[in-house]
Amino acid sequence: MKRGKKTEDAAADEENDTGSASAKKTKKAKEPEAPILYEDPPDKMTCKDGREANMKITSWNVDGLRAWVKKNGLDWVREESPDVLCLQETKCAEKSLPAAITSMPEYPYKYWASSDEKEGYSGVAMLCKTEPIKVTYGIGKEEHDKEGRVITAEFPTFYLVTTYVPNSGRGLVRLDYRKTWDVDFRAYLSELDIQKPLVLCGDLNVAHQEIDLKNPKGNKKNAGFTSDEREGFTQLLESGFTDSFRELYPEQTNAYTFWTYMMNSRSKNVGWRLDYFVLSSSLLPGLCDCKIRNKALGSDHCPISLHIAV
Amino acid sequence: MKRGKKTEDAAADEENDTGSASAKKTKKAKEPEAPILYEDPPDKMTCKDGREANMKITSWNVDGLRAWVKKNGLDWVREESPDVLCLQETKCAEKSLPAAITSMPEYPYKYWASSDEKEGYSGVAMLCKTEPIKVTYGIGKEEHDKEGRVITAEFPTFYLVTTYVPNSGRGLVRLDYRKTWDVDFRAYLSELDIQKPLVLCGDLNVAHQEIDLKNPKGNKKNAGFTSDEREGFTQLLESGFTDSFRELYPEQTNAYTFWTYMMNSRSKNVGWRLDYFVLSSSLLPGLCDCKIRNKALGSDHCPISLHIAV
DNA sequence: CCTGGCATG
DNA sequence: CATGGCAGG
Repeated sequence: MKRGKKTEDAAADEENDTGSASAKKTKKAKEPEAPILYEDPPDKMTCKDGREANMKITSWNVDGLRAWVKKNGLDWVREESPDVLCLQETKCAEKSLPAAITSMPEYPYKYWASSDEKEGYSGVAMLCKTEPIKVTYGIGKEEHDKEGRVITAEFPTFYLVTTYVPNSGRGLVRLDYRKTWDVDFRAYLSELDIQKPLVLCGDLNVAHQEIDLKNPKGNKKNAGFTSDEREGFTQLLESGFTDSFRELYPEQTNAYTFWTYMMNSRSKNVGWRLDYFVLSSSLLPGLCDCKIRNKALGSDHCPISLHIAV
Repeated sequence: MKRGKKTEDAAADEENDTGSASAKKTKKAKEPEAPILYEDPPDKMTCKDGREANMKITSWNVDGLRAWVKKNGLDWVREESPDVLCLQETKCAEKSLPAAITSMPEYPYKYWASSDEKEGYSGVAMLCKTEPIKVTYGIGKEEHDKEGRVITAEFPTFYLVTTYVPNSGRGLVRLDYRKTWDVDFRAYLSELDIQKPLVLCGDLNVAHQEIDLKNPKGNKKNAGFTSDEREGFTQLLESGFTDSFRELYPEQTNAYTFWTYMMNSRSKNVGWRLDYFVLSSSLLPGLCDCKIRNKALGSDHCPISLHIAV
């Protein structure tokens, strides 16, 4: 029992756009009134070598599958109608999945991974129109495979890997773990790549270069834009993989896939490009297009779609 | 990471209407389709001795003041316009109170009690149009005064005590504590009553007799209708106090002030009378009316109002 | 079935 | 400022 006065807590993070810790209070000017939007161009269904795309893959960090279903995320999916739908941050044990998604006839082959320990944390899913040859969970390393972060599906001509990469956390409390993850995940992908080329998609929880987020200056010490995480992604690409969006649109600014719910970031397009399609180099000739579907609502991330001939 | 099938958890508590544990699966027939409602009769503003009511007091367990404010509970209060408004289960530290209530000009004298330890738990409030002579918190016993459960206001001719009595909990885990509370609280009221007569109001967390809840049979082992709690209330009345509603309407059935949110209890009027105005016997001649405002929404309890000449 | 907190992002 | 889980009712 106590007596006090009015609140005035929050309002600490002003010029910070992840929701991460350590706000920098140094910037003076506000964001411009008119947001600089990225207009996703019309889909290109033909690749350089002239082949037509025969596969469409969509990846979406749904930030809670149950809430996302309630916000009609599945209507968008039906409209987009990809051959494979990869979801991250489902935050849902398999027994609690909404019937609206488990009973979806368009995707008879559904695969779910969720956190062993923490309920409602992490979790990824893959829904397929055609049945993969084989599906596996995790990357084969005990320490990384308890949080439902990776599903790998083998298709006739490629592997499809979807992942929700561990966030380094506020105050970078989990950056050390992330660095271990990056090393081991890269090793896992390189191993796979020896067998068949692969498509990696999902929330990689890193904006690679300054062009990949609105406020690079203010975020160098924040989760998702530390030099450790950025170098981790660089090393991945140096292992023989390509960031398909940046390959196609090397100069495109203001193209983001994530906006924190805080501070009306999305309406101002103060965002980050955290979601990717990363391809084995040998798949590059078949790359048709990589789309950022930033009009789709229902999460703090938007979906991305890949058109490819495989 | 695990794989399973569809959910079928809940649906355990069927014929239980507190949300308490130990559901009895024995009843066969369902509740009638047409709910038996209690129609609160028109207010009686004149008491037996012919005096006009000069005081109106309203008591409401709001089940979270912030949510209740958002659901426009204050609009109802402005309409009812009591001289004193007593609230229980505010679940809100004083520093987090909505401005809509702290700045309410109709009630310049506002008193708040909240839990010392558990944030967002328990808590009562008293809002007055006229300033009380003195206001105190708790009952003067350390062990009971940490959860913000009692405010006592001294007025010229009476004390007004509002309380949120400890719930005995699912599985009656806190029944022993409750019994201690009942003894000590009764002693506190008896002490006060020596000085001046008193009005006690609030959520007493007990349905006194079978008439005071829809399903007496099924709830004898549940919090709010155990013999211990019922006898505690009987002993309070035997200490020289009167349940004003039952005094006025001794045979009135289906008159409840609480309905669990579960199982659509309110629409079926499967409820409990847990909220009371209890009066020192010497105030009985001034008792005009005790109203159950069961049309007011915004909580799992409804407000009750007392008209009295003091 | 609701509340308010909490951890997490 | 969202999510989902939790204790409490």
